[in-house]
Amino acid sequence: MEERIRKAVGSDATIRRPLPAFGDYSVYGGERAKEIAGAIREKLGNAVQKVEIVKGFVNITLAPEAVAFAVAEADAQDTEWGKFDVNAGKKISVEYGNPNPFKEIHIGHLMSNIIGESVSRLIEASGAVVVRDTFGGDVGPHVAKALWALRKDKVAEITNVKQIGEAYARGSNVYSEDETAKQEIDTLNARIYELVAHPEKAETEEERALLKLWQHGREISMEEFRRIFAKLGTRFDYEFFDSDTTEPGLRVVRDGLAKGIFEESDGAIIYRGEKKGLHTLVFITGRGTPTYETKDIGLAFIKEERIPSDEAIIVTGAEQKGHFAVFLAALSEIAPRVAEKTKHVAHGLLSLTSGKMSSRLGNVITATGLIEDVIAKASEKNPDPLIAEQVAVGAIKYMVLRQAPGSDIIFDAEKSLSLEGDSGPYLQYALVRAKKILAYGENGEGGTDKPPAPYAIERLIVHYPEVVARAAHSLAPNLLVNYLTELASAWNAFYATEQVLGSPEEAYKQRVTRAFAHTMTNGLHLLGIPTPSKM
RNA sequence: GCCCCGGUGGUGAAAUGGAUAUCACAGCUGACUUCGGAUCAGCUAUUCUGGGUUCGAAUCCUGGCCGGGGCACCA
Repeated sequence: MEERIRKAVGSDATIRRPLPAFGDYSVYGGERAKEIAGAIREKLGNAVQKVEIVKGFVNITLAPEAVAFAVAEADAQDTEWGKFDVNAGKKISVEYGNPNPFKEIHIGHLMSNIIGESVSRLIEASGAVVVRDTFGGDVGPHVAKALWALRKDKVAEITNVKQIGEAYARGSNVYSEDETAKQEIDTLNARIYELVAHPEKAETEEERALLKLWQHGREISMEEFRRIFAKLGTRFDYEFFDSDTTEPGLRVVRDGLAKGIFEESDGAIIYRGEKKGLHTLVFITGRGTPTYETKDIGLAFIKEERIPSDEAIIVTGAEQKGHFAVFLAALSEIAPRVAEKTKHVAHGLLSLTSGKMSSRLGNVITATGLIEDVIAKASEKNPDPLIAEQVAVGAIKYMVLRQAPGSDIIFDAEKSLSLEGDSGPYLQYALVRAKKILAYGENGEGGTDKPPAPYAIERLIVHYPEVVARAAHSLAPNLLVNYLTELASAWNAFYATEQVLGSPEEAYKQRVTRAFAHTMTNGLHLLGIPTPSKM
């Protein structure tokens, strides 16, 4: 519908959804208002009931038949409702989640996962094939810190992630406090890089034990991550690790050094971001180990080979903006086309009321801990554990997705546990009520009358495809969240004032109910929010 | 110091340069208890600040104040 109006007025016009009192669509025409109104009347014909000019605005009210037509489409198209095809034939990779083995997964990773998953689904709705991947740091200082502490404790067999998290916290503390320990950890770090890259070089019993501890630790971490991803509805097509990327990364950067892209400075290999208005970053340390920058270069090459794509999106926290700016600047000198198609989507920082999250300070709410807390809360009303989990996941995801991806979230544990009001469960509950009506089927005694005018909920359903298109285009799930909240509210108002079953307009209202149910189901799916069968 | 974000009711947010700034939470008032009450209806703002651009600014430009993040061997 919006498309038809756009064609009538010309592509540069901004078409808005005004306050309900002004109609279904509005275009600001200014001096040209009369002309625009004329074009709309002519091109849309009897699809419009009223075209009015108020203070330069052209307000359009759709004819009841046009509203009914869109509702019928929502009803008939079912799961296809709201899909479109601007990206048909494209392959787009989306990297997100990115928790690091040997560290506990915390709520920051939850944010990346929730936003990344929704962005992936929005892109899929635009017709593209999405390949999901996640990138974890399985080598590097954090690993050395954890393994150093585990070895001090003579741990031969890692049994759970908590053990790893605690070891990391301890290793991290001594690193900044104890000079001897710091040196031991640095040495261990370099050895881990070496052994992981060349396992055949593990000659002594001790080295083989270290390698085994590393492998086992990584696996334990990944198992935990996969469990959480599954709860959140994500399954990655590819899991990449730092250890995969160090070798190609180092090769490419050393090659770039020879070409003058990188420079040597104090024994390190650096990129002078200043030549592009950025800052200098170290790519290879004085000890010869690669930094995050070099690993990302390596990863870009690996992805290029394994997931050739038209576009590559990377979702991470906003604190990495600087890193990505420099990394992409360097990459654009090495592989311009790859840099060109790579897009960094930064999400806001998640902070506690007590300050920034840090896995080093130990004041972490782990992802698992948070999910369990919310499940416990949801269980009060939902004895069925599956449903309690669906409600909890919906509550958490809503909290993250309702905000623009770039903005920060101050995480108030107390408030996030509330399942009422402007929340995921509110949307889920509205859908449950609609489905309940539909479950009664066509057994009513009701009639086939039509109401005098379309219901408010119907006028809202008409806009769904436009909202999805805009959310997908701007990679902004929050636009969809806003819309669905409004939709649920309109549905609840409809539900409170209109009897469906047994009413004179039963058939009509049942179709509205199905159209709402399809719209809400599809919308929640795009957000990655589960749809419980009952609550 | 330099570079990025951000500042909207008591709180958390929304608003592709357009109308009367939209929601929710908390608070107060009321409804109904039906196809499931996790419901509905009603009541509450110098959009941090000074200047500018514009027919029109929460939005764009600029100065200031406040907060967060980043800035060479972490990720």
